Amino acid sequence: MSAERWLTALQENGYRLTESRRAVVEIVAASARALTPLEVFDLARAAHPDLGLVTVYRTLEKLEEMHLIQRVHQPGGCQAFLTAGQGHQHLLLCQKCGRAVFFEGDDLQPLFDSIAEKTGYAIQEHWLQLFGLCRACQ
Amino acid sequence: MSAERWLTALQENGYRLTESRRAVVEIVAASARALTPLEVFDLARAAHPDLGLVTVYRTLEKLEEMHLIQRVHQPGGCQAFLTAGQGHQHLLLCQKCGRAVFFEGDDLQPLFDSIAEKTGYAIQEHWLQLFGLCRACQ
DNA sequence: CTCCTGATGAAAATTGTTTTCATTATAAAG
DNA sequence: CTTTATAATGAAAACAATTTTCATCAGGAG
Repeated sequence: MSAERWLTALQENGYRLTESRRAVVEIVAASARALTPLEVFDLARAAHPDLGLVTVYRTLEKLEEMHLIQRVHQPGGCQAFLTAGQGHQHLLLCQKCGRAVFFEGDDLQPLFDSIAEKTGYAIQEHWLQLFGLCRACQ
Repeated sequence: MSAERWLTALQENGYRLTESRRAVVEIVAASARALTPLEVFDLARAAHPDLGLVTVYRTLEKLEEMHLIQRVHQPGGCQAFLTAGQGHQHLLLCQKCGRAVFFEGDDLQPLFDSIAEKTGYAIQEHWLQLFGLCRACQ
């Protein structure tokens, strides 16, 4: 459970530890799939009913700044957030339940070198994301 | 110039060929970088001043349905559209000017197989996108 | 406990996109 | 070259998602 670690990190960055933030952090940290701000809002209100949607946005913004969560791009939309991977990792998402798994794949450099040569671009960054069905959903 | 080809394709799909559509199609087909609906609107109005933004949205929607253009995901947002690649291709974008280039990279199967084995997911699809600086922007 | 100030939630404002609808213009038929 | 049916248009309204404003509240340093 990374919720406590995130809350500590927020405090260490000079932010206050409030009930609202705790409710948001606990939902996002515990989720195995990416959640939209509205989903976080709905889920977190179970623990803290007078949470405002604005606070969800503000908390997600801070967590993203601190690289504790990251935005996930999907065919259906790009507003959802997920616990961030450690260092440079790639994402694998279940198309049915959304369950996310990170993986490493650093044998890609030769491909990038060849693309750089062919195109003349100086390659700086890459995004690799896989979609499939998790074991439970197959 | 793919504009004429797209217009023909629209007609063949039973759509009418109008001044508004022509203006939109000519801008998008001629662009080397992804454009947002608003950018298309501004650029296309040079040729057809009483173009409506709604028509831009509607035309982009049809072009996307016909796989002539595709949505491009970028750190700054995911609303921009670009001439679609042929078959399964990957994108390389210039971080400065946005110029886009497609490339193939089908040596990825072994990586996917190994990920599938490690994670238990049945992999169905992948997105690979590179960012860098084009020759002119370096 | 007190006080300062960051954080909050409600409401308003803003932005991006979609829907509605009366009018216009394309393209097929005569 | 008309006539005509209807797809397409643009303006305005509706809608949805996100951000800003602001008066009030609560965390935590002292």
